[in-house]
Amino acid sequence: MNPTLQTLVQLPPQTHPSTQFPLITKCRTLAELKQVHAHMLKTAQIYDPLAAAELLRHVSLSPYRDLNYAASLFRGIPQRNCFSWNTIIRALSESSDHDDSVRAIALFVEMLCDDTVEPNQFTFPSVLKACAQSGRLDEGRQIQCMVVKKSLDSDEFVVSNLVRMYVLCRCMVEAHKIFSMRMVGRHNLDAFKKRRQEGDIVLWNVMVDGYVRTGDLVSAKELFDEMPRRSTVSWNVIISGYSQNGLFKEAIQAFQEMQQVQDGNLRPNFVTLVSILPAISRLGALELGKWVHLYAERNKIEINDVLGSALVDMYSKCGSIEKAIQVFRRLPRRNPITWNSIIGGLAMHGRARDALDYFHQMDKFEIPPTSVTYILVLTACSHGGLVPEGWSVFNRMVNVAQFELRLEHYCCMVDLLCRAGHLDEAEQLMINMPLEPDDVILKALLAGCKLHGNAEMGERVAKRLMELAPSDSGAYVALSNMFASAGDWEAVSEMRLKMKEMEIRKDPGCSWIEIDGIVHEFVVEDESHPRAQEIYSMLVEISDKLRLLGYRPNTSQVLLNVDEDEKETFLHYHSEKIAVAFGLISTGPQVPLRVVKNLRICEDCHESMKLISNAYNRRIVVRDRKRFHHFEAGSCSCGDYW
DNA sequence: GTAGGGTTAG
Repeated sequence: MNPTLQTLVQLPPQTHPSTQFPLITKCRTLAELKQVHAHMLKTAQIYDPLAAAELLRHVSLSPYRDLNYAASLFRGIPQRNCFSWNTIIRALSESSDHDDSVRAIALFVEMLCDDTVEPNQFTFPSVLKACAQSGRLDEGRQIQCMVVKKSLDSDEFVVSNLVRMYVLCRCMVEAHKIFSMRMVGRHNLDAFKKRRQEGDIVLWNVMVDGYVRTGDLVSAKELFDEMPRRSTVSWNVIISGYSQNGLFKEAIQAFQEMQQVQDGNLRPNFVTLVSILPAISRLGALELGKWVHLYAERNKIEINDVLGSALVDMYSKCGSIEKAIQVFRRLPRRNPITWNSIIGGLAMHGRARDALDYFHQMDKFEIPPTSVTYILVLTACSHGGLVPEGWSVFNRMVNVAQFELRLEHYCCMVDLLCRAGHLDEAEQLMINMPLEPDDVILKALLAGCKLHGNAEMGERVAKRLMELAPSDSGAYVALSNMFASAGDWEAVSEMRLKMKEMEIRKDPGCSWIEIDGIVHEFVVEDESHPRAQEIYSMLVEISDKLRLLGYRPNTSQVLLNVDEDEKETFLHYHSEKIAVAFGLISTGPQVPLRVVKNLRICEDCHESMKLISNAYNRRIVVRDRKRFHHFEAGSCSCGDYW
């Protein structure tokens, strides 16, 4: 026995009036608990069911728990009481490991066979949670029968876990049935019911979360609006629901609404921030992102690896890669996802060498790269034109790390080779890979054909893409593009007709810019903005100014059989140009403009942005679908390789 | 004893 423990054993029990087992509660490590375990075996204290249960509770549920040790300890308890059964089942059901959930259910079945104990209101929440996490719907249904037989179907903890079980098994109809049955009695407001209603907030949260999980945000919002009371968790559920289902503006709106609510207890917490940041990132709303960062610091919300990863990602996606690096460096702890965030950020900003450098640093910190890390590093190589480096990463992944290659990895390699002009090698890699090509990889190849003017391969790939994804605009656009460059307008109109017949439309281009914390969105030829008139005069001014600087519109990407003047008009009203024009009239001189676009920037806009940055002496940062372009003094950070 | 979270190929 070590000295610390010696002192513990000698402590007189009366110094710990609050607990019966001072020896156990004083332990601060698993090793100490193990020694107490040994001590209890030696002194036969393990035969005391209460002492044994208390030891089990600490081994299973304390921060230094060890589930395997807990399970074996449980097996060695001579007289297991209901408390120890509940403890071990709860510990296993709280683990994120699927196998632990299955073990929890198996133990519950064993418990049913033990004549000396009966499952109670503390057992069912845990075992239902285990069913939910392992998707055991049949077992869950049987347990529901037991719950009803035991009249535990009025216990709020049991009910919310029952509903959660159905929710996670994607049975919203059954979940709703239980929910509405409980809500029937909700209006009888005696004291007991009132207390129950307060507790029911969890049940409401579970239901809203259920609709969020099935992607039914309309029902989720309806239920959310009907809630008698909302906690921070309720808001978190709806905010992360919007955020994870791509409804970023709605997420931010809900976040801002949350702060309007007059309730001193309702404040954004750690999870709120982690949930809202991806929406901020996607919209590139830097000012709001900075506000969230400051909020965390001022409110003592710990910036750990999880929140840190979200912040690093936010700063990168909002254009401040330097700030992202700064946050990353200051983090007390970094996990593989944190590293992925920074590597992805560097990749987006075209800093391929730095991305590779960070990737190699992971080895030094003994952080194992994940499958996603390889996707990000290969993307970095692809955008930086680093072919040999890309191959080396790819080979390390296969031969050294022995990762299973996913389509995403092949796609990055194909993209890398295509951009660098190795079209045949890229096609061979795709043909020889052990996976079936999908639309994304074909589109990478197609983009390469377009970039390097290989019409023969392009046509072949486009046709295959059409078979694979007949409702995708990509192949049609690419093919008509190729016909257009060849001047074959008949074929072009044929393609357009076909698209019309099949109701295929190109994704509309859309750009947005944040001015004073408000995100302004523009689509092609957008005239809906309140300041549309001023914006359009600005566009004319820009156009005149650029012409004097020698700008000639690049109409090669306009796939319409119209004359050159009309083609130029189309180019003028690309959404990113409108956003920049609006930025120029809404901000003071020298304020950098940050524009986010949903598609990739076109060549003409890219060229125009370079000239605008020069003519108006402005830094312009454009984030397109894939990466950043920092325009300054007439040139772009991507070195025209994108 | 109940609810909520970060990175991902064109």
